[in-house]
Amino acid sequence: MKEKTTKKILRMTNQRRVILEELSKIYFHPTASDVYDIVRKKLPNVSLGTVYRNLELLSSCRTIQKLDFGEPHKRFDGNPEPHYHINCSRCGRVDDAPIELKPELEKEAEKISGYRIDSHHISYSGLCPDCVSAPDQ
Amino acid sequence: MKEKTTKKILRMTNQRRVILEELSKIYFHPTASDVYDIVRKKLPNVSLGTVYRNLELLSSCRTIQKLDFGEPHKRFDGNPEPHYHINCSRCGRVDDAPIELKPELEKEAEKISGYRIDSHHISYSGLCPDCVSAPDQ
DNA sequence: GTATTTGCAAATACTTTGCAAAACC
DNA sequence: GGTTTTGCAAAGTATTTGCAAATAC
Repeated sequence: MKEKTTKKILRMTNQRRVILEELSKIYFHPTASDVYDIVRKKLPNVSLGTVYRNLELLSSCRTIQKLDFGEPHKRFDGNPEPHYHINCSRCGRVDDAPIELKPELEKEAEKISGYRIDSHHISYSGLCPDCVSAPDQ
Repeated sequence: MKEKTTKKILRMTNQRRVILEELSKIYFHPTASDVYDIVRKKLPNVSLGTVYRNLELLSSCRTIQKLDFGEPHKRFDGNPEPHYHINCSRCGRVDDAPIELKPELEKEAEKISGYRIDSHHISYSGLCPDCVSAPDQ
C-alpha cells in the first residue's frame, strides 16, 4: 500500500449542509456551541463532535473562517472573504469591521521582517453599541 | 464587613521577579509552558500553576501582554507597549512585526461601526526566515 | 460497493482553582 | 501580623478522537 497525497473529497451531508446554511444566514460570529444549538433546531440528533469536525474541516478548506479573539472559545464566520473584525470587550460580541482591506500593510512588513507573509488581519476591541449605551457599566 | 473595591497590592516574590526578568531577556514570545521551563532553571521548585497565575496577573496589570494566535496555547510578550506581531504558520514562532503603529485605523473603524474602540492589533501570518529556507517543505 | 461521515462517549490539552503552608511588607 | 502568594493536586472547559453503524456518491 503506497503512501500518497490523499485529497479527501468532501461529501455534502445533511449536517454539513445545515451548518453552512445557518452560518450564511446569521450576521454575527458564533462559537461552536452556538452553532450546535442553532443546527440542533433543524437536526435534533446532530452531535457536538460532528459540529466541531465540520467547522474545523470547512475552515481548513477555506469555505468558512475560524476566528480567535483570545476568548476561551473560537468563533466562526460563514464569509470566507478576507475582512476585519471588531469585538466587544464587555459582552464578547464579534462583528465585521467596516473598513476596507489594507493589502499594502503586508508589503510594508515583508520588507524588513524576513518573513514571507501570506496574510494579515486587523482586530479591533472596544464597546459595542449596546454596551456603550447600557446603564450597568 | 463592607464590600469595597479592593485594589490588591502585587508583592514582588522571587517567582514573579524571575518570570519578569526572563521575559525581558528573550526576543521571542513564549507559551506558558516555555516560561515554566525557563523559570525552572532558576527556581527548580516553581509550579506550573504559579507561572500561569503570574502571567495572568501581570497581563491584567498591563505589565506584560498576552498574545493569541489561534494556537491552542497563549503566548506572552514582556514588552507592554502596543506593537504588532507576526507568526510562522509552519513552526509557530511569534516575532514582533517591524512596522510602525497605525492609530488612524481606529478612527476609521469608529466612524462607521458604532463601537467605541479602545484598541486594535495587526497580526501577520507567513513563513519565518528559517522555514522559508528550510528544505523540508 | 466503498470511502467518508456520523453519534456516542471517552480522552486530551491547556488552564484554573482550593487549600494549607510559606513568604512578603 | 495580616494579607498575598506558593506548591500541590484535583477540577474545569473547550475541543478532539476511536469506533462501529449509517450515509453519500
